[in-house]
Amino acid sequence: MGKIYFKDLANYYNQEIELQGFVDKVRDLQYVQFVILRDSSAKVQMTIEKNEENKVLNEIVSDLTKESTLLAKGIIYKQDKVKLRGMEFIPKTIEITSKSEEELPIDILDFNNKSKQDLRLDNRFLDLRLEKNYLIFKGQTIAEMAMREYWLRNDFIEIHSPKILGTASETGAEVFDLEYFGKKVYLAQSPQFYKQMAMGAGFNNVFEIGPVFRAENSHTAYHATEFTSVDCEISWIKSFHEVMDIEEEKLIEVMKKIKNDIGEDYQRIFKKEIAVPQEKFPRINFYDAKKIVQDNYNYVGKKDFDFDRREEELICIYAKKKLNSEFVFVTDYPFEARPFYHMIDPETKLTKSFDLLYKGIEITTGAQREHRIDILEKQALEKDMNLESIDFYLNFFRYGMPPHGGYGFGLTRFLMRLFEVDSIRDVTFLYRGPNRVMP
RNA sequence: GGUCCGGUAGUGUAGUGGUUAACACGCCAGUCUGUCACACUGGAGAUCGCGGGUUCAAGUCCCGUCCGGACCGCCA
Repeated sequence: MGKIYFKDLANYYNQEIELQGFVDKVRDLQYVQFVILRDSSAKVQMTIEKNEENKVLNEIVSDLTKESTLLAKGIIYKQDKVKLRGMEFIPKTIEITSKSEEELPIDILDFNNKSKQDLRLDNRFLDLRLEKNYLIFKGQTIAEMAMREYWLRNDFIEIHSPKILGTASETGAEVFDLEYFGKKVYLAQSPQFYKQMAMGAGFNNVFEIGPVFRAENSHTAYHATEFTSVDCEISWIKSFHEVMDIEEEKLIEVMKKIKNDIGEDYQRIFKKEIAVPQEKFPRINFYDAKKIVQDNYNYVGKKDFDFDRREEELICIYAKKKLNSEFVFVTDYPFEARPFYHMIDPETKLTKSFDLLYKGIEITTGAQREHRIDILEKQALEKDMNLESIDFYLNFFRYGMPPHGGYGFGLTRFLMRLFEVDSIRDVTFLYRGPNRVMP
């Protein structure tokens, strides 16, 4: 690609080059003009002296508006008196490739009067020009790449399951329905049934990174009606602890890769360190976790079979303080709180399941799946399900199905906690929620 | 879905019944010897979300409505 990224400019000192970027700032003084240019990688100062020779350039710069785009040809010099990276670009020609309107709908400088979230989302194309937002999506790219690398190395197959479904995929969440040639169909709330089908197909191990849709009228900072789910499913397991082993191993790798690739930028922009987990994540079973919260924080959750938000936060505070981990697995949930396909331990009567909590929020639900059709049917009936409507799914189990387990991982929730931003909206390219379907 | 809170120049806020609605940032113009969150001087810019009501008088009080946020529930 021909474009020279601003981060690489030091490689071109004293050479004649072509720059393209956004106008970040214009400082038009009496005898000299400074234009700060910006691309996704860095900023650089362009300097034009005001004189007869530069008359054309001076007029172009006088007329420049912030956030316009331009193409300039000239020479990049090392220049110690410039605080911005100790370099400056002296143009010979400037071409305004797109002129921005004078006043922006949001405060893109974001210096001390941050625009409201709703307005920023309305103008997301401008909001995303902020350096920190670019870094978030760079982090997302690295996270996905690191996961794919891990899976590829460990014999996983990538699948793309359908998002238009003839029946709801039953994770317990609500589904959207839509009109489909006169019939009612549903948007996938999870690839759950289909990644299990891949187990029945003998694919051994599969993963999918893709959109899921939840018709939950949830007004919180950590819910969306459409988000990116990372799913995987593993055959031939003997225990759901193997599923946790794999998630843990993969996540440590992801964190290392993120720290390695964007750790410096992260620290400069967010003023924090990325903490790479050094050892295994603590695993606490459900009832022990309940007791820990009661004993240590004198808090009793409102629900017997699940955690409320406060309990999730307190468990994470405990794990961080006492167990030195930002990640914590909670295991062995009661069947009441779990979908029908989670396997039940005949001794404890609890499910062979887990959640992964990260900095106070649930980012994963996983389990060993019930692969024996008679028990699966019995459990579905216990959850008041209509067996006919899931017959296509039950069919997967009728002709040989390996013991298997897997998990679903909320990519956006993970990113939200990784960057410690206030809202899932900040880590979603274009957020979709109960009250937002535009732009 | 429930509870609470908010909506005032382009942006963020102040304004708790009484002149011409204030401040900061941004914008425009001018001044300024190299700025770097440039500085200085001046200027434009608001039917105070919308509709109704109370009052001599409403940005301010009341009712309705629309939009948004936080927390809870549901979940990743």
